Amino acid sequence: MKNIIDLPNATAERIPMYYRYLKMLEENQVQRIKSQEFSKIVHVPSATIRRDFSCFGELGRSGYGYDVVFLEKTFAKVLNIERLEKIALIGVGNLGLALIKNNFRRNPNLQITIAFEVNETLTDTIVSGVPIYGMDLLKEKIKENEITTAISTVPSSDANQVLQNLAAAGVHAVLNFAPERLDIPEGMTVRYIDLTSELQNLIYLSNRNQARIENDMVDQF
Amino acid sequence: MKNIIDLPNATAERIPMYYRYLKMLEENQVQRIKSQEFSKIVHVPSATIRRDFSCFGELGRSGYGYDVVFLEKTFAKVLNIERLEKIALIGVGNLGLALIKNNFRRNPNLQITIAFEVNETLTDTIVSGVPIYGMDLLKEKIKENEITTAISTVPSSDANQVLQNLAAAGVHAVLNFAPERLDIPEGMTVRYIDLTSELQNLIYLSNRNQARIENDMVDQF
DNA sequence: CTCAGTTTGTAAGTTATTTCACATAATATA
DNA sequence: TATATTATGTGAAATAACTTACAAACTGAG
Repeated sequence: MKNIIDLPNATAERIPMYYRYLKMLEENQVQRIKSQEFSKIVHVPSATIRRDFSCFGELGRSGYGYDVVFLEKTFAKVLNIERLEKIALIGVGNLGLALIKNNFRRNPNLQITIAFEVNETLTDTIVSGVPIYGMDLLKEKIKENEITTAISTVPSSDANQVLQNLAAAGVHAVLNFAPERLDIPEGMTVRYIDLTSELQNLIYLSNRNQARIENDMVDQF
Repeated sequence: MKNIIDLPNATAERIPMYYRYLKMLEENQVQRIKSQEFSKIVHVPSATIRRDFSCFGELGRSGYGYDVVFLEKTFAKVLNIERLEKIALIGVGNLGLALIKNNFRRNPNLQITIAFEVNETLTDTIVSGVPIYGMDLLKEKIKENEITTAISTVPSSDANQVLQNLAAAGVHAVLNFAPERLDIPEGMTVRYIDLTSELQNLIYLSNRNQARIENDMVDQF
């Protein structure tokens, strides 16, 4: 069983996705799964799956496959799922609102607990059970609630300032929806989701696929 | 200049991000940029940047760097930006609504043109200039508008059915927000955005970073 | 124009990731 | 219990991605 510290990055990236599908299988009363079957579900080659799993010990049984519940429990431990992760949301615009309303409902360990917004028509209200404060209370409230994880949907121009404040308040993990690259404070982990680039990327890769298909057509003759 | 077909995947993944920052630089009247400066902005090593760029020819000049406008134009061509990409949105819930309202405003070539939703209080209305139809009109309207790209925010249970219908309507690129893995029709390119897994991943990687930091502390003594 | 100082583009070397392929071990059936 | 079958876990090979390091090319100051 490898230490979390020297787990290959590529593997680490896939764990949450594996976990999600294992939970789905469990919900559907599936008791056992072979790496080949799982491969079809998660779209990852079975050899890669087996190698990934093997980082956490010998989880399966030859000639049988993997016990879904056991796998699910193992990854839950790896992901530290039993711990409630209180999350602060910074920026309650259209996207922020969507996040609050959804609030990772299917994952009881993930919960947006407080939110912050500059727009004064929203501050000091409660949306979907989440209290919304002004930016001036950011540090205070985050410390008070001992929150270490945040989601930022604020515009690029403010993103850096917000990040510094979050760091000062003790946050060390931020999911950031602004495309601007940030000056990341020491010890902080930031993950970007840039929907525009994702879409652009999709279109680009799709064009490439189409080109490949045409290319293969030509090769055939 | 490499053909789009055999561009390395890792490079292809970075192009839209490069493009986005080049546009920002252009907006800020920056005329030239060195790979080392750009590296600080996009958080990619300068050697990787140079290698990536070199896939598209010799774009820079020794002792000078890269001309921002020229780069931007080059990548615009690569990404086929001049073409207006009309996009269909399937599922106008909280997230869908946020997407419509934002509608990639800063990228005039990307535009959600029509949307579809089962909820009848929304069908046959217009939101932020985007007409919303019932699901029964999906094929017809998509064909009529010659749309080949779609964003799907429908729940897992319906995602597969929607995908088949989209394929039948001629769509070959889909950005999918449902976590369910799909049976991807021949010739279709699907990209997943799973916000829950992203968040879970962030927390996991952050924990790993924290563990590494502690580990380094110990090593020092 | 000259030349010291830059910065590119890439060959070669390194590291990371994926894939193959199979010995090993457990299953399942009779 | 015996045995044909199945599927894991993992060396070893292959591929992909990244990094180093530097010759060659260009700049810009004098």
